Amino acid sequence: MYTIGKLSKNTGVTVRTLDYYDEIGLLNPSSKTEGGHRLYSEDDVMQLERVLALKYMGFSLDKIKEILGTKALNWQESIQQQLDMVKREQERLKMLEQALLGVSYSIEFEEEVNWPIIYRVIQFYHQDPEEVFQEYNHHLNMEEIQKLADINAKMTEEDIHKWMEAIYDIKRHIHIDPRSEQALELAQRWLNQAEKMFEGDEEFMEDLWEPLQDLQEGIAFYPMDKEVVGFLQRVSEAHKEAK
Amino acid sequence: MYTIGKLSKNTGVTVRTLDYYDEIGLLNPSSKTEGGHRLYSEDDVMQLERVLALKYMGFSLDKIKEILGTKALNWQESIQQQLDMVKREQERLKMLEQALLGVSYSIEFEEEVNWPIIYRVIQFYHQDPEEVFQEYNHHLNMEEIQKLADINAKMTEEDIHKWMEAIYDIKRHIHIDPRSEQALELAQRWLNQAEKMFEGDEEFMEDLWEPLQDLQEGIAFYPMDKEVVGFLQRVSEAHKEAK
DNA sequence: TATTGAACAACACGTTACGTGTTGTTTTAT
DNA sequence: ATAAAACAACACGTAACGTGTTGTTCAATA
Repeated sequence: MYTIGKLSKNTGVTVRTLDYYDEIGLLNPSSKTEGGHRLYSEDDVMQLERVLALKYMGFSLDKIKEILGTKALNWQESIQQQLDMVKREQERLKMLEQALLGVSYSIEFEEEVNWPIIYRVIQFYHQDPEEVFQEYNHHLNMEEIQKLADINAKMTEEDIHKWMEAIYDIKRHIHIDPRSEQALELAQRWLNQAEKMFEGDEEFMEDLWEPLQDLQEGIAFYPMDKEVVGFLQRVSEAHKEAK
Repeated sequence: MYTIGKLSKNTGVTVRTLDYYDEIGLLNPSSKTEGGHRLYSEDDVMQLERVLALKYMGFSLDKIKEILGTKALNWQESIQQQLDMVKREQERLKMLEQALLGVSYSIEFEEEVNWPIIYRVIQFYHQDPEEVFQEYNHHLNMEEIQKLADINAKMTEEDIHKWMEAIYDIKRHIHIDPRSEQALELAQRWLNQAEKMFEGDEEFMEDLWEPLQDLQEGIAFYPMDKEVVGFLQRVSEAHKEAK
């Protein structure tokens, strides 16, 4: 038999927490002293360990009470629900991470807080992960949209950084002569990163080129916009002529 | 100028929320009617949008107030902090997911809730991701432990499932003749999955074999234990003799 | 202009899983 | 017997609102 203080020390759970579990009926001590002090049995300790395990698994105390209270219960169903929740939460965090990275890089490259861009990034990532690339559904079929989503998901932090760096560099020199060495170099940097992300799937890249030209306020491929697409086209044409 | 109701409809934010933001001084309307009804200007709308953007990024209302309240502020620092938080949370969720999968499969294969195993799984995943494989530091150097952690991180849901299935099958037939066809098959199934997970790095697998024999209550490579290791050794020896 | 319905302000209580602090009582060690 | 430690029971606080109530102001209609 443990007093509440001993139990607390043995398990690392605070007295207040045990107090609370007693209050909500999640873990009632199986006996008491004459003076009213709580005494916990070995069975109580086991019950507490079960509670802690389920708590770690992310269940609410209410749910835990339900799970431990019913005899023949649907463990698998509860666990599947938790798993689904965990997976959704992971997807949300991934989107959030990319949004934060986008904002971080936009500040880094633009050296100021560009609110319109933040709104667009947020708006973009606020959608369901599935819907994000639906804006291309006029130009691409479902399989291609899926491919696009996969590429996006596989982008590492470094990819995002380099991609944005290349595009911001182009934006800074948007009006230079497309036949110049520097213009060619900028376009090359962009192309290299694009090829890396698309794993050299040139056919797919060409399919994407057409919708990119209509790109208005879209934020997929952020921070690319019409201006950048135009620059790349000019450099490409100038390069062909030179040959 | 918008009334609180119009603003609510335009932005999708509930009136109660705007009420609350007014209360905590996060968004005070810039004017009021004679009767005391709140009127929001275009600037107020902008402020609200900023609040919503920062909220989506996961900042607390207190932090948002601080961020929007200071002029020359350390945006990058705040965002980096958020990013760190998001990354930690993602790691935690990943561990949680694996723990849930472990429990799910243990129920599936054992057809009952095995509390001791749940405790061990929880305990195992409760540690810092970095520490998880430190129990092998007597046998492996740091580089190898890192390799082990990488392999673990790369395991898909299917890998985990097959791994556990193979081991539970062995546990169910732990006492069969190691020279039998069935024993060989069981060992083969285990080996195939192990090779897949280790991407055929046989040298590393051999290095691991030694510490595995000491495996007591350890939960890395769960649900493998001494019994299973013993079975695999008996089959291996029987197979060698047969040749 | 009077009326009536909709919108609004201001307030209260509820939510989760406890942390922190208080007062009065019981237990334990001396 | 006494003092210190542990304890029970209670209250209030947390974050970001949801829900519901009462009394007031606005806007549209007769």
